[in-house]
Amino acid sequence: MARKTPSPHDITIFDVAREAGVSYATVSRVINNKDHVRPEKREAVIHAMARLGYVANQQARSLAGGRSHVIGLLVKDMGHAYAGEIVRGIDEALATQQYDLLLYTTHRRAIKETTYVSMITRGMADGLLLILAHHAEVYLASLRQRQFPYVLIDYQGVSTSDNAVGATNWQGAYDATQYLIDMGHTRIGFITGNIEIQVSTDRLDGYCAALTDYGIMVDPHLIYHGDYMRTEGFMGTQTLLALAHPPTAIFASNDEMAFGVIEASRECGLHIPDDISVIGFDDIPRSAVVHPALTTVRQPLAQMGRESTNILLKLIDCPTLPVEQKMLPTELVVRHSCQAPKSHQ
Amino acid sequence: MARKTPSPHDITIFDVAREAGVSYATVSRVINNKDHVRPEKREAVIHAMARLGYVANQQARSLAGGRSHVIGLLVKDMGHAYAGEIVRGIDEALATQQYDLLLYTTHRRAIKETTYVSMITRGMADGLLLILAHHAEVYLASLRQRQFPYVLIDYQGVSTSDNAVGATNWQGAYDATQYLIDMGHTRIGFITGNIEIQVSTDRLDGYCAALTDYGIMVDPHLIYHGDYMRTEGFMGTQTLLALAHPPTAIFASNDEMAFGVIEASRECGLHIPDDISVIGFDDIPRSAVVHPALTTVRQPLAQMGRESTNILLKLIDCPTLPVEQKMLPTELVVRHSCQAPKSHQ
DNA sequence: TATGATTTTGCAAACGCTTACAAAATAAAG
DNA sequence: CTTTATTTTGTAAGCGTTTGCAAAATCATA
Repeated sequence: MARKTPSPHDITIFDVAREAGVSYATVSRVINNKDHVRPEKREAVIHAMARLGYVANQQARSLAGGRSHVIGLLVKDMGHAYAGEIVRGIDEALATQQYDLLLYTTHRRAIKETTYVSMITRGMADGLLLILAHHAEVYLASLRQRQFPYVLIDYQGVSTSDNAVGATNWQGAYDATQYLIDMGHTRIGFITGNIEIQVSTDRLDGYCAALTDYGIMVDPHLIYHGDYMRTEGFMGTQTLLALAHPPTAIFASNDEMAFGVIEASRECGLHIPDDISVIGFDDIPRSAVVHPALTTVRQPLAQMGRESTNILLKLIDCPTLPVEQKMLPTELVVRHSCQAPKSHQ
Repeated sequence: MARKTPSPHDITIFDVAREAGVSYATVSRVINNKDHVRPEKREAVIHAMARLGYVANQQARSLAGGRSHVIGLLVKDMGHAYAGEIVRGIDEALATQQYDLLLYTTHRRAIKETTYVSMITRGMADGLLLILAHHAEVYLASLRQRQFPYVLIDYQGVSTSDNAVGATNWQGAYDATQYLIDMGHTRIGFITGNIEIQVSTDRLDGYCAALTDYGIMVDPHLIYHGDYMRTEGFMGTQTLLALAHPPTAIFASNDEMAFGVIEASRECGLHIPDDISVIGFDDIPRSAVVHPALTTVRQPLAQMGRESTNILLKLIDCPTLPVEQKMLPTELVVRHSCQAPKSHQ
């Protein structure tokens, strides 16, 4: 086990202290912006640090009870643009602070989440961000009990005591559905996401609510249960189009499935949007460039990352802050995949 | 500065030692898989750890001279799919090992890279992955001198002493150009990337080589200097199409610029691929779904992430391993954006 | 100027681990 | 059954910080 090569660059607070002519404790106080340091000494220390190019050893700091200046991010995987967008926002928010990001992807490793949480709460990170945490109750309980700062992203936790940010999924779905209804559609197919996830049911509910508000019966045959994967969008569309009385529009719970919808429609010889309207959810970058460009509900993913990070940072500074649950507004992005049904033209 | 809440879960090697009836040094030896531990004691320790739910404190480990079990990733930003894809591969490779990923995005913070490197080499991470490091010579020298394990991704460093993985950019560009020539194109426009970056010149060279091999003069007018941004693809195309003798095909150094090429061509009233052929580089996910689907040179980004990680992990175990420079093969992905020039039909 | 109150400083003890080094236990050899 | 070589174990000394506590210095007050 090769010991770290010592190097002239490995200067500690002791070196700084000697250089500045003070005790190492004083250096520590300066580093941590504590009171009770005479201004001129503070100055001297700051200069000494600069002169020597001192860089604090985070490991030692956090071991000694200070901050690690790292925040952890727990995410299922980095496979989709979804997480990437959120990370971008997180990174932006972190940019201004002296914080680094430790990425944990949960899909890997069969170790119990408890182990994760243990590692994280034991000094690896000062706070935790969880994206779309699934079956998180186990460790959330532990986090709560330890008063460890964390923020949930896109997950309306079981408890109202969780800090969380998400998007107005219900409203977004409502708006999209309303948009189609306003165009004249009455038979609107809906492809759900994985219904174990709260956001999925929110979207479904928004869809149903809009129909009901406009006096349109919710027809269970028009609802297909998908899982956010493209294939399910494809299969769902085939199922819906095979109906005796097929829909004139299909609303997919995310863009990825909407692409599947487009594919399947084409295979059936249907032209979009002339023969059938398609609408998605998320507004991932690709949606703007497919042909036809996809009308969709934009989730402010990067902003969600930013907001959650800001909440977390505040929380780290003051863990007893009141719980904050922020729902960011979605926005209907109208492109070229929808138009009035033929019966209406 | 709130001290971390002590918790019954904070068990140390001392607790394990007591439980197992051995000394704490023995526990440490078991944890680190060292020799000189009697099998039955090893067993006892392992059981004690399991019983108590012991989780090592990484900070303390690395402070004491051991491993941090973290690898650092230095990347300009997470804005584009490019980095995301690579991260996916890294994550996959890390999945099997007990390693975590610490993400540093360099675009933020105006601190000198040296500070970064200091932090990283001083225990934050056991190794470093650098994606497309720009002007990295400063800190690479320091890393080398400290014998700190690192691997460059997509950067053929100044030195042959750098471990690196990349793609066969030259060959990829050669293949794409050859493909166009074989179709009958002789006037092929080329839009370069940021030529400060090695991969950009490699691609340019591959393009030139193919032309030369087929007895086609390299016409400087057909080469436009871009920067990998969509806008430059657009502008470059306008410039190229305004030529007295415009190209019948345009090869953009990445897909993003190829999208710009498509846009500009359309604005000029040209139809793709009938009037002009377009080819890109990268094969980002979106390329498969634009209309027309983009013919492009695929870079195995995720694989590059995987390979670099594997090299790094080997290096961490044995820093004196011989330098490894791995170029992964690119692959021409033929879709629908190219066809023979009209003169050839 | 002396006294007490207050601010500033420094020492020392953690934090949880790794690892020389020495001591103890065991095995091998005579 | 010694004696020596070898393996196993434990003790102690860090690693670079933070921070409680007491000592020292400064300030305010009488």
